[in-house]
Amino acid sequence: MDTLETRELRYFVAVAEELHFGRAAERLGMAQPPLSRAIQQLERRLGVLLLERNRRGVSLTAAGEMLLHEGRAALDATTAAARRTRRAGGADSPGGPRNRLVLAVKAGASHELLHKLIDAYAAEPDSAEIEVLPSGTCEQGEMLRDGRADVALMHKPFNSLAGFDSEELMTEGQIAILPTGHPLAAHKSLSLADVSDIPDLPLARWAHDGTYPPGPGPEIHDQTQLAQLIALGRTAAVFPDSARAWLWAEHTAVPLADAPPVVTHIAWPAHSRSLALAGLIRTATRL
Amino acid sequence: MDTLETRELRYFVAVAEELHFGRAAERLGMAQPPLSRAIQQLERRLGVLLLERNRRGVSLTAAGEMLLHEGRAALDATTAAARRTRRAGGADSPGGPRNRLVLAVKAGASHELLHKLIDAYAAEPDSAEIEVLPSGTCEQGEMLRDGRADVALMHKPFNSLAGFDSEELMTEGQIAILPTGHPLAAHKSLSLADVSDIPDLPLARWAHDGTYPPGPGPEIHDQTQLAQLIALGRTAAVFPDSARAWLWAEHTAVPLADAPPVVTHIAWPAHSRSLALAGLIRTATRL
DNA sequence: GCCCTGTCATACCCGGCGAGTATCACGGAG
DNA sequence: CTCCGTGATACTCGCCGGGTATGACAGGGC
Repeated sequence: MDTLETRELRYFVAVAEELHFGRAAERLGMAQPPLSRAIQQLERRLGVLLLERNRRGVSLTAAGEMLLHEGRAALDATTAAARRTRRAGGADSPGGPRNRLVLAVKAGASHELLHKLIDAYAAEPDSAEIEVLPSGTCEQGEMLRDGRADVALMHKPFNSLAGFDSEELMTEGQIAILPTGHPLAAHKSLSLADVSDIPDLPLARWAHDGTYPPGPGPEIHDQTQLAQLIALGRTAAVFPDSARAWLWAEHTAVPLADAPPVVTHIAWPAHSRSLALAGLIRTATRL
Repeated sequence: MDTLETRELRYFVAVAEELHFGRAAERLGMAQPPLSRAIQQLERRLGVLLLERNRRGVSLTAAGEMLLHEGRAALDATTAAARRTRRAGGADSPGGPRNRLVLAVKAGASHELLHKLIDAYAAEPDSAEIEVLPSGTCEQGEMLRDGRADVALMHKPFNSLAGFDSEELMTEGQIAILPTGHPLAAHKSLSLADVSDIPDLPLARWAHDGTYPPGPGPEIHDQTQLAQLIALGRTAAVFPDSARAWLWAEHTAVPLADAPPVVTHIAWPAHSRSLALAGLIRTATRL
């Protein structure tokens, strides 16, 4: 009567994302008619129009937009419950039901802090096993929400901490990484404006949720690729200070005076109530 | 295969809370055997033991504790999705699908700030209709989580802001409310220790989630009751400054020098993306 | 020792509903 | 006017969620 089933939410989210019953049904691995019926039933039960059926496709009503947002959150919470329960029961750990924490870290972020944290925590009594899960550029938040991770290292202002509890761990400046020998590389300090608009050295572009921001620079997927392109004098990049750790001889780092500082936080879902997590956070804040 | 249904979560949460299949089944309005089977199925699908079936009742395993916490969160998110969608579609508003915000306020909290906020917001262009929802002593958080409310006025350190976005609105001190004529009422200032242990004037006790904290003071349910008991010289109470607004002649307020300040925040679910909400927050921070 | 009680699990049956196939209604492009 | 492509409807079928009856088992009173 008033309780949504996750099946219904899955169906609706698929339709709302595809805006097309046929494609949504295909994605869900089912036929189109039962999907249509299910959505109609959902609309009847909620007493609300979710989709505007025009000729040539469908569009979301205001209520539909709301259910898309809230439904995604609910689905995330549900899969998170399943994942964390499996993990707590040791269903996926070969060495028995050992206590385990999954830590999401941006792939290619500073290893120094991470090493210190893991070593210090391992030295604690009763410490859990830590699995480090490399994450895409900005998806640590998703991973915490859908239960793939229990805790994450996040970097303000790139990651949003909204909805999580967090503790500040470290603040650092940002640098421009230029090809050694480039005229600008001789400077002691630069501004963002200096490097954002170099005609012969357009800034590289990373994929943000599957799509690239517009601009003249090359599209890159990983750090090695980027390092190579910089070394070849084809591009430049802006990184936090700690990126100095992986620079090559062909790279030169120049501090950016006016770039916003990058603050590394340790973050976790606000409702977490795990002893192992509490221990890790305690260790982290003492570093 | 790996997607929990809301029904399963409801069932498990009921059993985990009752720790008794029969009572849980009764609460769910069903017979006990199908409930037993559903839980077994759930355990098989997760590949994890959730309950320890001892003689004489059941107890939770570590995985069971995890699923209880996470499952409650997921259920809250699901019912929140349903409630907010209905509201966005105008299913419950008689005057058509008008844009509406539900604001949770602790019953009996300062009306002054609330009035200013509502008036200022109503004067904004394109403002939504605001429904003020009085909440129990500390349940604003629950209301935001399960969708009964969209936004709340919360009071640190009484409410936990964990998991919400918030903006600070006001800070005030705390006062002791004593019967006029009581010896302590003559003081210009008191400390917490002074009022927490008066032999003839034990502090009143409010219900916290259905149960009362231990102590000698009277158990009270609402503010009128409390006001009466203070006026009769039977008890005393500690409140934020703004409580002065409802004092009687028989009450005397004395500032508490060492009581922690009370900070009023406006708080909302971190993932909210509503224009009406954004407008209300903007108005609130400008007060 | 006995039986009674309270607990959760098992056996078996039934009905509803979720899902499939076939088809319709309708609008746009040619 | 016909042919697509869209979502909606009609009808059937089989699974599974739920009910009742009963079993297995451990404690407690006598």
